Amino acid sequence: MTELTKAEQKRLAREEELLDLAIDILAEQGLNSLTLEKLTARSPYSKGTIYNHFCSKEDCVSALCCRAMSSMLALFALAFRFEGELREQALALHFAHQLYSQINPTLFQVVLVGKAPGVRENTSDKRNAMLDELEERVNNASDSMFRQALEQGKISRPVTVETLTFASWAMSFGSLALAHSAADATAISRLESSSLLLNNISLLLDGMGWQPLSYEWDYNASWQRIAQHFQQLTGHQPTINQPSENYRTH
Amino acid sequence: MTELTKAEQKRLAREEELLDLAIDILAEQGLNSLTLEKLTARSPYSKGTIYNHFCSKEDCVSALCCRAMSSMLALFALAFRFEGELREQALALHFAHQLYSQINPTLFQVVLVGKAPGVRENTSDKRNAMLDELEERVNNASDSMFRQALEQGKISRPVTVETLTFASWAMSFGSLALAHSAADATAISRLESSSLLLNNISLLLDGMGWQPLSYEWDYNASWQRIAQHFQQLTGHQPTINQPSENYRTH
DNA sequence: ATCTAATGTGACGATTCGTCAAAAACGACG
DNA sequence: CGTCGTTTTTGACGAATCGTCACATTAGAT
Repeated sequence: MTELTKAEQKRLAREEELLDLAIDILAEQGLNSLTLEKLTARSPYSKGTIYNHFCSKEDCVSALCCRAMSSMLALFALAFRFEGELREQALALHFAHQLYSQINPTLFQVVLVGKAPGVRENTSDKRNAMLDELEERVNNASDSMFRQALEQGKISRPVTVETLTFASWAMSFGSLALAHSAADATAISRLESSSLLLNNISLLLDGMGWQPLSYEWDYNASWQRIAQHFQQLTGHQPTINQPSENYRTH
Repeated sequence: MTELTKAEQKRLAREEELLDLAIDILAEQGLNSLTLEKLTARSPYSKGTIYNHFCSKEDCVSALCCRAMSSMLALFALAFRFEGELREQALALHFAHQLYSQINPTLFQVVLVGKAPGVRENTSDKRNAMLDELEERVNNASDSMFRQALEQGKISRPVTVETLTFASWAMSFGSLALAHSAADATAISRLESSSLLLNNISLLLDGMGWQPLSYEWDYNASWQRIAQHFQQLTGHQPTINQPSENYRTH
């Protein structure tokens, strides 16, 4: 009884240990160079043991993805504690998304890559199930917010929560993904990055008719207050551009 | 003079030939298994020659990305020929995006992956420049549409074309990316896919205040007409899921 | 026919992958 | 404490892919 649990605990602890090492490699050498070979070398264990935890490199990436999504969910929980209009809370949710992409760009990359084709296919079923569950919890957070807004008659257009959640995450994901890929590319900063997401989400929520509309309320001020809210709770500088870190290829 | 051009032509022709082969591999074995080794084996040339064209696997993927974007631009040009309200033309642009993702899911994947981190870094400067230029042409198409709309006073909110273009592509990219990744995942089709993009874009354009708003106009009917428009011009079934197919450009 | 410059060739060493038979560690029981 | 059976760990291994480089071949000019 306790033995099985103990064995499991040990296993779990080592998995965390390995993921920490993997994150180190990620931060130092970039996602390309993350290799189970290198992870083996850096860990006190040997190849076989590593492969007991991760059936492939992609499985390892998915595990990192799980961790990233868990961290994001923790931030989302903080968003719910922001006091104000419901629509401001929804903004806080997306602020949390952006905040995570800023304070932890490396792991955020992993989440993006996790959505790309070719990762899921090489990931173990168990881990995929875990990912699905985390994704569902993200959806639930979003759903519950839209549901409240609908119940309170804040949303004037006739739509379902599923529609709203999908639109909202598509916008958030797309904005952050393009912003990050653009960050490297040349042709960019046609726009200022700190409030990109706020602008896009505001347009979308206006389109849903979520009161108060953006021209009836100063959501830039809200965004500032949300930033302070998170800063108090996490101690992280909010909208400032983080210096992009080490990012090697070779 | 002509010789250099001839040499260049020959080189270009072979590059197209190689890309065709790469697409075959892609279609048969998926993006993961695309390998310069395999491309070499399938081509009449040898490793060194292949590496004369593509400095790495990622460079090859970027080349495919270029081809995909060119094909998309060709579809975008058709969108401009749709007659109707300006906002319908904008819809047509996004319809083209979705259409491409349906008739050529494999190459569309490549575009998604091309946005993911870790590809650009291993791509030759020349090719990256090419990608940037194509991206700019996409932006220009979008910009010109929004600019017209602003000039004609169709958009009631005070915004810049850059803002609108970014929001619009973020939404389109996010919607299609999530829809495609969701297609594999379990938890999905919470929503019907054929009009996902229409719904999301409609919410967004409403938020911009682009007249006529979605509740003043039957954009589902527009979507249908756009589908017919493209069907006439390309012979492709629109919203139906196409079984991946070969789709050459050369 | 010959020379030169450009291009193509494929062998090579280095990495990474994932597997598997043997070794070690663990744990239950006498 | 010792023995035995089960589980975990090990690291050597072969296959696949990477990107390079010295050499061979070709093509065009004289």
